[in-house]
Amino acid sequence: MRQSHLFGRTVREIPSDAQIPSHQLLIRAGLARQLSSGLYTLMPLALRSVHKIETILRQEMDRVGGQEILMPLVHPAELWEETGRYQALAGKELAHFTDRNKRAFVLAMTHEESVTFHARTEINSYRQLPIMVYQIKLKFRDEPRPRAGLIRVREFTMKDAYSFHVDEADLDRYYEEVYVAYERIFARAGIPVVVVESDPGMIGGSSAHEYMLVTPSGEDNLIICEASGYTANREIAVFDKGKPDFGDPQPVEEVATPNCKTIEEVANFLGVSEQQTIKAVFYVADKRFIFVVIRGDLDVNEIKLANAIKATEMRPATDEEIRAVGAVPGYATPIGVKDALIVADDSVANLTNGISGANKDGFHLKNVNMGRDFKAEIVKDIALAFEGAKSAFADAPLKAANGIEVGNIFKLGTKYSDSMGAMFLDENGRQKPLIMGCYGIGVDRLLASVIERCHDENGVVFPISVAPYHVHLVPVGKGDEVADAADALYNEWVKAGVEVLYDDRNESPGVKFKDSDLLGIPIRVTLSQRTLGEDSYEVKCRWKAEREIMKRSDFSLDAYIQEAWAQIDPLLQAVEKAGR
RNA sequence: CGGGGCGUAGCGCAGCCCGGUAGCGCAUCUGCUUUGGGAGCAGAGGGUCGGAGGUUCGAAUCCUCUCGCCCCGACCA
Repeated sequence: MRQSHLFGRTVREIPSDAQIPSHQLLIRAGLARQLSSGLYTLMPLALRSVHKIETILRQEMDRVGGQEILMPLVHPAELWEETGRYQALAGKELAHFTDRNKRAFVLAMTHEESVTFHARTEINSYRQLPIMVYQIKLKFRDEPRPRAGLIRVREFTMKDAYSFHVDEADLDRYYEEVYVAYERIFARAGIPVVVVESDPGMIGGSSAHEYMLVTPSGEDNLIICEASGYTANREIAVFDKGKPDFGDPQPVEEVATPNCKTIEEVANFLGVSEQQTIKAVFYVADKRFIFVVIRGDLDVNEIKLANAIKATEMRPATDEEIRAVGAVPGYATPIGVKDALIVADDSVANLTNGISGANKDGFHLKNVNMGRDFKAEIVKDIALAFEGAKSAFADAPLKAANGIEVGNIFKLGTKYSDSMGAMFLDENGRQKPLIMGCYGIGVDRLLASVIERCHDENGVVFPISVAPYHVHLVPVGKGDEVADAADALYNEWVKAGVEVLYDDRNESPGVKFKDSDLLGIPIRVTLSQRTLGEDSYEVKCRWKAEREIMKRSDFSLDAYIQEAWAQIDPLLQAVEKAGR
């Protein structure tokens, strides 16, 4: 490709809208352009990278027995009504419209419904199983808030895969295969990932993992125990809350605590640890009032809470709603409240002689003991893990980190096969629902993540596996001699099938070098009067600081390309070594 | 959806408070010079100041409404 005619130019100034490195570099390097909020055009160089990512995805999916298919973006609404997701999501993330005949359609935000639709007619017998199909396909999600360039957009390409099994055991076995395939995919794309346990969310199912690129600009919070290797999304992360000993249960006692509305104020006023206090938090979930109690030093994890009570919609309660059940905001206790679902974190169940409000302005109760003084309908871990909390799996503090979710895998079980009637006959002739798994990777997000990880102050530093081109040919200085030599070399390389971008622009050396660094193509070969005079090439590997001068007779482009590929070997070896 | 910020030339911005002929840098085009880290000189083109109302002799500037974009939160396979 001759750069003089490349569609998409570099920009010198950091775009004012772009906050994170990948977004800034995507714009500055001319890789992507915004059309509207959450809607981006991939320019020629970025599309080449995307195609390379897609090739890696196809190879790794094929390796675990996947079969590529392609399903429509537009689905009839009835399909999504079968699983209840039309009712739950239409008009929210799920964009919908009617055609000229007033028939309702949606823009698919994922493809569980459509793939299950096909599975129920194509799969009849256990003899066909397991089967995995995948596609690389556009999705549309009407995100409430697109952000961070290509990290969270509304329209995007996703590799989504769906597997079908005779039983849970086979799904478990296959899930492990995909788990490793995913590790290989990210290693081949040149980025290290942390795999975390995660909440299945709206996709549903019993178990899920997310592949995270750890980076400060990530929007997910991760909890990591380095000592045990435990990693989880903060949404579901567990930790050791300890069991502080406050003695045998004593009789409840009311004490005046004027102007003590917060846990900190109460603990200070009474001279006790925050661990001895009981925090009350109020929600309304699916029209039920939820009275949550948790130890005072802990915070509620709303995802865990919503899962514990199987809520589909949840919001904080208003003061009026709180008073309506007989509680007093700031001085609340579950003792004596009516018409509320009481949910207790297990930290409260393990607490003796706790301090709660008295449902009376200016008063608290001492020696509150769950079970004796009030009962909770649900007792579960609903606490939010935090940096420094004790690991549940080692005697070590937890660490927190941010990450970009670049991929996820789910054990769906029978959620979709049950609701949509996707059945097969087992070896005994019994009809059973298909056991399903699903596996997603956002292609454009992965490209952005590679850039987020692989860059320096001068621009992108593409791993060769996803670089738009392998080689950047950059003649500098004036004179027909240099231009002729560069033309000849370019033609020779093109003929040889080398992926080369040729900066044939009549620009000053400074501009060319700056742009070359910005684009981040792994190997730069510079020609100039100087190198011609010495019968040499100057080679600059983007991942190295130093330039090298090679005699033409010693120069081997293949050797440099091999060296570039070797850069991602450590990541691949780490996957092999994990040897799952 | 709540909170905040911003819309002026392709990009980055000033001008707005205090109304009076729309500016700067980069980019683009022409010419000459220059060619190893974002060149110099000379010239040129390019903007209904997001949109619609209103106030005013006069609005980029003041008022009202509206649209869009970004950030924080809610939300998020």
